[in-house]
Amino acid sequence: MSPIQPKTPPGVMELLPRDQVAFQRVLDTIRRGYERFGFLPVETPVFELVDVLLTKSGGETEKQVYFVQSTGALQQGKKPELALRFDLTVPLARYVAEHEHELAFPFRRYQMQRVYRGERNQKGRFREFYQCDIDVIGKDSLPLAFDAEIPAVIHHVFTELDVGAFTIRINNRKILQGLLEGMGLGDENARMLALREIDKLPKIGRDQVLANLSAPEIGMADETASRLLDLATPGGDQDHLLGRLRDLARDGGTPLLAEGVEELASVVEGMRALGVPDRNFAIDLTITRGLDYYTGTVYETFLNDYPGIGSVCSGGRYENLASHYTKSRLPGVGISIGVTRLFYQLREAGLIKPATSRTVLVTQMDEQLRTDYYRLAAELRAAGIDTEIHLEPAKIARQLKYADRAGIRFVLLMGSDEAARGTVTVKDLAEGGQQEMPRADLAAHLRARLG
RNA sequence: GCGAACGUAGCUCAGUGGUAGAGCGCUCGGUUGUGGUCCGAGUGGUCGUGGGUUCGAUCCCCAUCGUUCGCCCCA
Repeated sequence: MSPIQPKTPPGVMELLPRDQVAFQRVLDTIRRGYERFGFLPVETPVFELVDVLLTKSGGETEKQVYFVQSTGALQQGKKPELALRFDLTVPLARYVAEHEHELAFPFRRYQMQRVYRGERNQKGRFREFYQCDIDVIGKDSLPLAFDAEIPAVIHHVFTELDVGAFTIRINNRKILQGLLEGMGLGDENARMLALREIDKLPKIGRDQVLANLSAPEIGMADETASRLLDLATPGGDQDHLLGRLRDLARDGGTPLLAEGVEELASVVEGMRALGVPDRNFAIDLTITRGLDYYTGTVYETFLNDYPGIGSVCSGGRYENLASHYTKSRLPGVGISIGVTRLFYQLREAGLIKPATSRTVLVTQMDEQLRTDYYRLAAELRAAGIDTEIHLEPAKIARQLKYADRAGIRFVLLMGSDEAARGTVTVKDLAEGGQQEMPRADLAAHLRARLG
């Protein structure tokens, strides 16, 4: 009887402790950033009632939903009542609608939890992954200033994450919608399809997009499509692009176009005032976001040095978050960081390395001194230093090997020699050196070395 | 849901129609209180599973399962 093959289900990211610590630090950094801007924590259950979760049925997302069913109900052939959430926005809508009268608006919440999608395996795709969301929900209305604040938070967080240069690409859906409208694309569905094609521009290239736009389902004239792509191609001076858009809006543009351009200009102005430098954002009309519920501002963030990772953070403005659950009008704006993908790819790229533990290891060099080791550890813990004792007596080489594997950097050695002198030897496994010092100085020394 | 590639040691992979190899890892050792590095020894696989062709299959054929990559969509 051979044991069952131990293995993780496909599409999950399971980490060894040292990587888990590194991941935890990424989460901590994001959390601190969100809190710095006054967002409040919310957690919701991993599953929701099916009726609540699948409100806008028929979408792509529904095909990827995991249903939750008890065995008893399953045996009775009942339909599942519960399903795992596939994002944090739908649960947020339910949450806000449910607790509407107990919340302070505009409601600023952050939420960092796992979501589930039954995806086909692919690079950088997970079936279970973390999303770190922030959203601001207004009651009846929500000023555009919030659209400017979101990228400011993202700028703060990604700067703190220290993952190299990044660009927050920003757009307003009304602009392309307005342009398409002005170009005679009246059909709502055709406009949706056109937006989706334009979104693919960086990926499949101009020629392919042109071809797709002139295909029968969309039916744009080549020349019109070409003019559109000229505008949409990213790069160049932001203010210049805004100027061109303004001209277009004034010279016979539709009201929707004018509205989009003014909104975008206002958001850009706000972002700059909030301290987002020009090098960290770019107006990019190809950013449209597939999700239909975005109505105005949309964002996608990319790491300049790792374009292959794709968007690591995206979101936008939606006019009415919870229309399925309440009659109240609740507009919002928000963004989501896909940390699982981000972490996984950064680790692959070598930008994130297994973390070194902050724990100090007290070795047992001499079993006679056991109680001294225990007391030493207690002293250090009282002084605020994470301390572990190698409780299992073993040869010192083995104890050091253990520390090395566990990613512990500092090891304390105290044999009969040190004990007699009232000193402790601090060995640095990373640097290789060691230093003997009075026991009284130990805590301060370690604190300094650990940063 | 559609399309493609790949399944050989714990990992990364070589290999041949005649019942298998490397590197890394892992364990132990290189005596007194020093990990990683270095040196030495050891440990390793019904060649994914089932069937077919063959005197004989890890290799050829079919199926199946699994993994990975792309499309759709998305963090």
